[in-house]
Amino acid sequence: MGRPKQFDEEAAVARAMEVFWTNGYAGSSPAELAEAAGIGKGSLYHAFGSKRELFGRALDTYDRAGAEFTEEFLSAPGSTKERIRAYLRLLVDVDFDAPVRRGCLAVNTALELGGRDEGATAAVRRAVERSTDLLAARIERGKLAGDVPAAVDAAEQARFLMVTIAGLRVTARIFDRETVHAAIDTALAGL
Amino acid sequence: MGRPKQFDEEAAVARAMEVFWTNGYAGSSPAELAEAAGIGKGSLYHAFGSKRELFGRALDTYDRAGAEFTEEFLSAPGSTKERIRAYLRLLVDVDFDAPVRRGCLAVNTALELGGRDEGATAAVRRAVERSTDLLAARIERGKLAGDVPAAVDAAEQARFLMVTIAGLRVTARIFDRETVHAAIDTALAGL
DNA sequence: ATGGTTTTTGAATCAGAGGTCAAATATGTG
DNA sequence: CACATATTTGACCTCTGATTCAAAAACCAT
Repeated sequence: MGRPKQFDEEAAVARAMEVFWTNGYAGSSPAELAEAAGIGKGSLYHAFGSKRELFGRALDTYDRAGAEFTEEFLSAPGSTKERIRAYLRLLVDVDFDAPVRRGCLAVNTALELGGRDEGATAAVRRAVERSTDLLAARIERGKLAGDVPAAVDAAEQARFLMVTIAGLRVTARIFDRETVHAAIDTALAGL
Repeated sequence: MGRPKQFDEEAAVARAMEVFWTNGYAGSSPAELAEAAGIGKGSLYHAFGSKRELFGRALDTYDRAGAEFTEEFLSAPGSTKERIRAYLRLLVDVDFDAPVRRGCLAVNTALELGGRDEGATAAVRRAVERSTDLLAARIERGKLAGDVPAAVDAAEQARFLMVTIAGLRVTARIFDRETVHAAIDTALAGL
């Protein structure tokens, strides 16, 4: 019963996520979002309720995709330090190689809405915590493998790395690749 | 000749800076800016030309004030590590104690306009470089004082610290004071 | 095919943004 | 005092943003 949906909701959210990622929450108009999703403005509101709710869906999608990618990347072969270094470099290199520097949606959202929008703040916090746990687990494995000094506190180091990642993604908006790469190497001295 | 200015331009820029700092560039309307500056919209445009130009002035003011404060703070007595730790803690504590978390205008601008607005990008880069130089100078002094291991590369460490500071100011929008303080301690292990 | 139901769409709405302007106001000069 | 010059102001203008809505379209069941 009823007219069937003409578009894939997940796909539409994914397209909207790209727009939010590139232009920020306030910087993304319903018209842009609808066009990117390939639907009319009305359909967008019918399906998602409001721009803010659509953004929530986009954040969730970003979180899920990011966690999946991070998990896979960190479990690839190589020493802990090398793997984490490769991870940090990849994060910034993706940005440098992209046609437009857009950084990280979570970091961007933390700055744009952190402290102002409770839901968005919580969503970003969850995403960061998820990545922190993945990094901590990788460091823990490194300790077991004798890869990382036993004295290192994995959770603490992981939290520090997340701060560093946030800083790197900000810095990559302003400075060149070499400067950022050098900062990565300095940051990893503690491992 | 001519009617004399009824307001202090520097003071008006300082008030506008607060608005931009709190609400971002796009998030600050001419009406708000004019009201904060205590003048009419017309006067604002007459004196500054455009919102964008006013923002440029605000960025300059922020840079100058920040550099002055940093220089003074870092040259206070105490070991290098303790002074820098106190500096980082102060930066985030100011935010935690403020009625509204607004982070750092330079970091906010890097994310909002970095890569999109050449002038703003350059202004932020200048501000970051200025702070980097001040930190490097302090570390260098620490090396002379025997405070910091001679093997430490002051410039490199300073650049890394700036990345960390950016990350801290992002993180402070999302997490609590204790988490951020812990990250500071971990970051300073290299000194 | 008629109905009941859900989706789609673009037009319409209302508010606010960024900016301009003419008129009013306040000086120094002749 | 009248003039040239510079500043102030709020009304005004145009454009866009976020959202709503009525009507058309597409399906299933009878």
